[in-house]
Amino acid sequence: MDPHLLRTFLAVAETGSFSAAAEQLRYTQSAVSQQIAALEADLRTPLLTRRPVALTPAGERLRGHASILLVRLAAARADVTRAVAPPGRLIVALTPLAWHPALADALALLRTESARLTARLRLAERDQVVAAVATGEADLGLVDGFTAPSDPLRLPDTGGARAIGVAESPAVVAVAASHPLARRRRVDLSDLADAYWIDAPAVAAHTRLPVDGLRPGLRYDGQDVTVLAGLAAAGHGLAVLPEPLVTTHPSLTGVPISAPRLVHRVELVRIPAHLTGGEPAARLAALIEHR
Amino acid sequence: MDPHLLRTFLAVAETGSFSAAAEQLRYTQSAVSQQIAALEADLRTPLLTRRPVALTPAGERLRGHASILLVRLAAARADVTRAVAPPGRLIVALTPLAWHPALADALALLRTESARLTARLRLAERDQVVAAVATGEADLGLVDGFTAPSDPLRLPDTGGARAIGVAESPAVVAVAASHPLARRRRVDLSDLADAYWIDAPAVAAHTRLPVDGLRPGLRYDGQDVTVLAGLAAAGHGLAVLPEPLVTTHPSLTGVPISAPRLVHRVELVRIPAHLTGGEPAARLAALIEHR
DNA sequence: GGTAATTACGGGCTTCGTAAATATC
DNA sequence: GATATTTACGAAGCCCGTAATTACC
Repeated sequence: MDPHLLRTFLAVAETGSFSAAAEQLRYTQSAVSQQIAALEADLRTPLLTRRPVALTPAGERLRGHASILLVRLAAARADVTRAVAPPGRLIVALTPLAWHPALADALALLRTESARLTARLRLAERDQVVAAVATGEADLGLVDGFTAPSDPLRLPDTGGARAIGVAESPAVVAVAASHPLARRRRVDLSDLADAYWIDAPAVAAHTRLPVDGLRPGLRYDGQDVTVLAGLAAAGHGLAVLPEPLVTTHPSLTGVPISAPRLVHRVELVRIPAHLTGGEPAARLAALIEHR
Repeated sequence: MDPHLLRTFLAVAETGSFSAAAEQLRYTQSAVSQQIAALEADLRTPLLTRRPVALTPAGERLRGHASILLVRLAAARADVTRAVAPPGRLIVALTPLAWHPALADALALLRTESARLTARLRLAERDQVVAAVATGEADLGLVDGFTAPSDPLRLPDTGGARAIGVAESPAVVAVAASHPLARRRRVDLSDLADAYWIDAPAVAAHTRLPVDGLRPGLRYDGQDVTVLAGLAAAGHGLAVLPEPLVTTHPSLTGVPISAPRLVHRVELVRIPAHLTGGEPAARLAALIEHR
């Protein structure tokens, strides 16, 4: 169970191919084959089927553990070796829906304070945001999700990173203004199990809502919120979105959700203060928290 | 950051000596020295001071990460390789204060159901109980601690294991019947900061109470609850204990705690159902949960 | 000067790459 | 038969042990 082996195992699992994994990791096919064989021998369990390459149940379980382990390993390394970040650097990783104008304001304020600041925003999906902060790739993270009011998001625990809520807004079902549903005063999500939903895993995965069996109609693999809103407005399907976003979109109507009780919540992810990811990060975090 | 290196690093950190660590791990001094050197070179940070051997701040941080990582690694291995446990085996790990007569009853019932059952109880400290369950060394775990009413214990998250509360009882300050405090109707823990406390880390660490600065008077390193109760009864110091335990002890008086709000809570630790640690474990868990 | 960690060095094992073999679609 | 994984084999590197060296109490 060398981390090296886990890494190539994950690469194979992701690419679905030994050769692709080898290329990605700058190994030869042969090396990858040997590494997987070594891992399977060590665990005395087949992890992958060949032709087609797919995960066995044991492989599925290992995949889950391995990705967490590798992130934690990287986080540990970052925590130990973390140097004082260059004062002019500030990298913020965020999920698309975690964006908020207040972030722009805080950044603007920060830049007037210290002229030499090179800030950088990076869009990523949720787990990657948390991982980026834990490993020090990013100084701060902003993640969003839908939960019961004042319930924390269920984030992966990847080592040093801690999350605190910074904003909540009502969650609504976004629907085209012309859609029959638009005239409803409120809806119960479980009544909409038969409707078609827009599946946009990179923006707002309805598969992560605390409701089962919402059927995916259209799938959008991009990260742009505007596109998602546009798709909903064009009647391609329903999506659960934060209310402020829906109201700013002219041809979208937001239908309040009666059950389950749901809010859109944004959380700030950062490493504990004693490992300040640089002065700018601490300052920005303070600005966001006390907004 | 090979797990191998982390393991020997932990051994050195624990023993405070390269040679002792080498002996423990069946290596030579030399090998340990080289491994530590390799780790420090890899991380580009001194982790230990020599003569005396002690952790640097970076080493302290690594120690925290390393112990978690190794347990998670073991848990991952166990999760993947977990075979159907031998049907006659049932190992329960528990902290001393997690013991409850109901556990004996449940075990008795279980043994009448399946005569061939070899049950085994293992006392350990809290983190070790969780680790044992995660790695499959134990099928079930019972841990205890003091928290606010209906707050979960803050257990280390070591992979697959999940905890659910199974019992709560009032927490009281245990004091010798002759002690002046015994006549009080209730006390505020923060008023007792100047009193002497019995520090029994293996049984009920008052250092883990949500109160700061309780001074240790006597330290007891054993695991036996009776000894701790006896020490308190003999006037060697105060201890926070679950009320039922105190009331069964003739020469102890339990003084209710007015603040902070505190209960003694027992949680059952187990791996998710789909990885049943054997039929007996599932049955015992059900018995305990629905007691 | 004695205890304990480090450095030097050699042998054995691991691991990768090249190349040939083999299996599956 | 083409594509993709496995096996064979050799070279390079890694890691541990022995033994000599160095550093600190």
